Amino acid sequence: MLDQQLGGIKEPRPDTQRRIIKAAGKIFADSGYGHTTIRAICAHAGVNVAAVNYHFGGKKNLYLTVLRDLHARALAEHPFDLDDRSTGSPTERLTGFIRAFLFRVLDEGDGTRFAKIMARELIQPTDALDELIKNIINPAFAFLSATVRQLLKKTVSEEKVALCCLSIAGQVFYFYMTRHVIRKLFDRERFETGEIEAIATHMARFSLYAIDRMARADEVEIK
Amino acid sequence: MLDQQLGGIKEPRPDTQRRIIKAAGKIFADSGYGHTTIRAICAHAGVNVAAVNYHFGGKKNLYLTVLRDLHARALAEHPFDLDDRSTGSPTERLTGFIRAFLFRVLDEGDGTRFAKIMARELIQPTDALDELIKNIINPAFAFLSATVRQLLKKTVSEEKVALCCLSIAGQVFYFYMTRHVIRKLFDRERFETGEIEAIATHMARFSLYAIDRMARADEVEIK
Amino acid sequence: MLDQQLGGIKEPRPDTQRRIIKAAGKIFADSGYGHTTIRAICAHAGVNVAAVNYHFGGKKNLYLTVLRDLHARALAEHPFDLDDRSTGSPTERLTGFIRAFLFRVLDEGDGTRFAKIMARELIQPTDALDELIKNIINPAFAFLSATVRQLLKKTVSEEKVALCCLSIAGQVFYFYMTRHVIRKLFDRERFETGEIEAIATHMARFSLYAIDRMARADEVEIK
Amino acid sequence: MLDQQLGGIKEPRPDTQRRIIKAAGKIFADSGYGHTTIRAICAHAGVNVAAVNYHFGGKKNLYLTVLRDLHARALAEHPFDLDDRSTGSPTERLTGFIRAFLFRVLDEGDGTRFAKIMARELIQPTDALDELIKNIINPAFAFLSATVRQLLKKTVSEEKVALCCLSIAGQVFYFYMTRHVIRKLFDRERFETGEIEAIATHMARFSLYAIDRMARADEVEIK
DNA sequence: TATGAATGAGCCTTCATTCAT
DNA sequence: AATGAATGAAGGCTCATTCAT
Repeated sequence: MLDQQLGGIKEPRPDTQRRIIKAAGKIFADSGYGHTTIRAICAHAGVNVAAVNYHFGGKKNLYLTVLRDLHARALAEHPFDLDDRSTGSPTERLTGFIRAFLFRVLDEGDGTRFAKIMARELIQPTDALDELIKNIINPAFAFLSATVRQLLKKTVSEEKVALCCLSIAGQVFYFYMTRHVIRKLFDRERFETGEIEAIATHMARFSLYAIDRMARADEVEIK
Repeated sequence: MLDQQLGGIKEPRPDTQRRIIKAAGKIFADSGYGHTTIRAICAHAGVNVAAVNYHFGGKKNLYLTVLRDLHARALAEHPFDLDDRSTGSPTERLTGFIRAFLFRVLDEGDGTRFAKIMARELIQPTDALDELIKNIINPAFAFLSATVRQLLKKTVSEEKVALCCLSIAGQVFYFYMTRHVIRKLFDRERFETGEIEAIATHMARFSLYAIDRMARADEVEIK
Repeated sequence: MLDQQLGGIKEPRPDTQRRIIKAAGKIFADSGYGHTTIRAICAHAGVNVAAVNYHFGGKKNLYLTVLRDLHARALAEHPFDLDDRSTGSPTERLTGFIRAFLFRVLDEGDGTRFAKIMARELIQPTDALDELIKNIINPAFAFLSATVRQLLKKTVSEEKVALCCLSIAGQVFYFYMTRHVIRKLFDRERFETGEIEAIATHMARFSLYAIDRMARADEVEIK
Repeated sequence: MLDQQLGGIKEPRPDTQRRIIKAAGKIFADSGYGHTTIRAICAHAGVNVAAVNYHFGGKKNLYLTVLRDLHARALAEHPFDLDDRSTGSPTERLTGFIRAFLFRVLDEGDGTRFAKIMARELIQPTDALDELIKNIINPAFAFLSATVRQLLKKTVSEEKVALCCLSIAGQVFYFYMTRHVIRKLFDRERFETGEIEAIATHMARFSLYAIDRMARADEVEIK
């Protein structure tokens, strides 16, 4: 029942498949595709090495399955509807987007695993990147883009909007990507919910201030 | 014999080490530490497989050597004095910092290679990370931190300053990290000097606007 | 239920065994025992992987079953009664033998499959060889032997007769065995019925000429 | 020195390569390409499993190397100059050809191994077949063809000559291919030199008789 | 100083077979 | 009667490292 809600997952009927997917999610996230060995996954899942090939037809296929699974779980953990671009003010939508994104990424859980894999795909793409761009990055970028455009209030070039989106996304994603370093810089092991909330607030504020001022500055330019 | 012809110059070897370092720099940057094979490096450098172990005592040591080498070259290509915190206004210094960083990272050259390796270290640290933090990240963060504090004009919490620094660094570094995806999103093969300049200007503006407004907002808060 | 609809007919199963035997015949012939996988057979037959072990008790047993089946079919396709050593003249019997053999082997059909497997058994015997020798090779050799002896007309050593038999069988079987190469040498994809007829005629003529002359030469020798 | 005379062999300087080639020759001949494992070869040669890939770049390459090596040795063991089509009478040349071929194939030694592999290639070609056809089969066929044409004395169709060649080659090769069966039929473990000599004589006689009679028969036909 | 040779460990995948249903 | 799931063994190949020269 639950599984079907997640979509894209191949009927994990018994529990071998589920166990493999779970173990694989952890190890792929920690080590990346190339450094992950089927043996490690199977050992972790307590199944035979051959099970991965039997159930998923190979390492690459398992990777794709895991990616879809983790994404579905990340969405479920911290829901945020990218398709709804009408609820609330643009400001609220941008703030909500940053919050949801940050929580998915920093809160311990499947979201973190998905983020780890995403980060790797960004700097060293595998065959899975195209699917990720199509299903995940493009929708998110479209939402962000539309929201930013509303905030800038008037017609500005696509490029300007895009740069603002990158400035926003950069803050959020960078924070996740560099978590190892940030932990060392701030001597912190993990972030509490309250802290994540504070960070999200900062980023939203930082971005909104910049965009607001930018909107007014451009207005002057035009005059 | 050959050595004598060259006079008293040091490193009389047929630059085997240099060739290895160069080849390794390219391949480590492109493939990451784990996916780089000693064989690939040696083949590229035209030396024997055993040469790496002989000259550098192993793969890991070679990696560290390469990292230091690339960093030195990156600094030389786009100099920016992190120690000088007095020249020009804080605004100029922040703008200059972003420009230098962005050029080091996007301009084709040794800087790019260094950035590629840095990006990987951030996401999946190796033993080299501690050295990188100490020699590279900390000084940069200190410079950025001081500058931001000046821009905020008054006493704000360490944390608030740090978050602003991360918001700035995030924009720059994220732009580099996601270059594969950005290329796909914007259908662009590489960035021209003019474009990098424009991007740097945007990021500086975005950040300065945000900080400026933030400074004034906090002022109000205090009141 | 279904079984009852079919009345009292035997083998009420949905011909699973038959389908496996058929698929196995094709694949064993094309790939040989060792290179044939149970999976390939079952996929081809549209049954479960476990079906072979269930119905035939293992790969080897299936192979033997297939061999017997193909032999029976080969006999049915191009009947030639090895037991009847009296019909027609020795010349006619030899010619008929060569024709039947050649057609079984070159004409597309179950005979070809049987021949393919035979050829492999000759070169690399499996446990099935003994059965093949007893049921197939010995009778054929006996027939050929008796015919050749008649053609040589007088008492010659067993060995001389045997060598002649091998000279005859060699021509026919070699033609089949090397079909891949012969196709390349003559740039031919397959042989038409007329061509096979011509080849059979040549071989019969070649052999009969040799034996006839041999008979007369030996006669002289004796004198 | 000796190695160079054999040609085609990659400097087996130390003796690891030589040992591998020797072991591989035996095992490839006994088991065929597909059923031979690198591990078995290396165990037999007393070297590490990785040695084959190091020295020969993979199983397939080793196979080709072994094939060339065995061929060179087979030629050296029982020399017969296929290029010299003028020495002696056609009858002598045909007889010599059959003898050389038969001895290479039946006499225990590298020739037998080469023949075993050849036989397999004929019934189940690998990528090596094309090379074998070009370097071995074509020259032999050309020699045989020219000789037979001389024996037939007048202009006959290419096809007729070819069929005679096949009738000859078939006798010889078939005798080798079916050695396992022949041993069982004649209850013989191996053939002594004298016996091989006798068999060669029979085959030459059988063939020469047939061709001679064929020549005269065709003469009549023409009239 | 520098290298070709050699190695042991490990990886992904395939296969025939067995087991629980 | 029949099957999906699971497994241990094995196969070809790659890699970082070591060794003898």
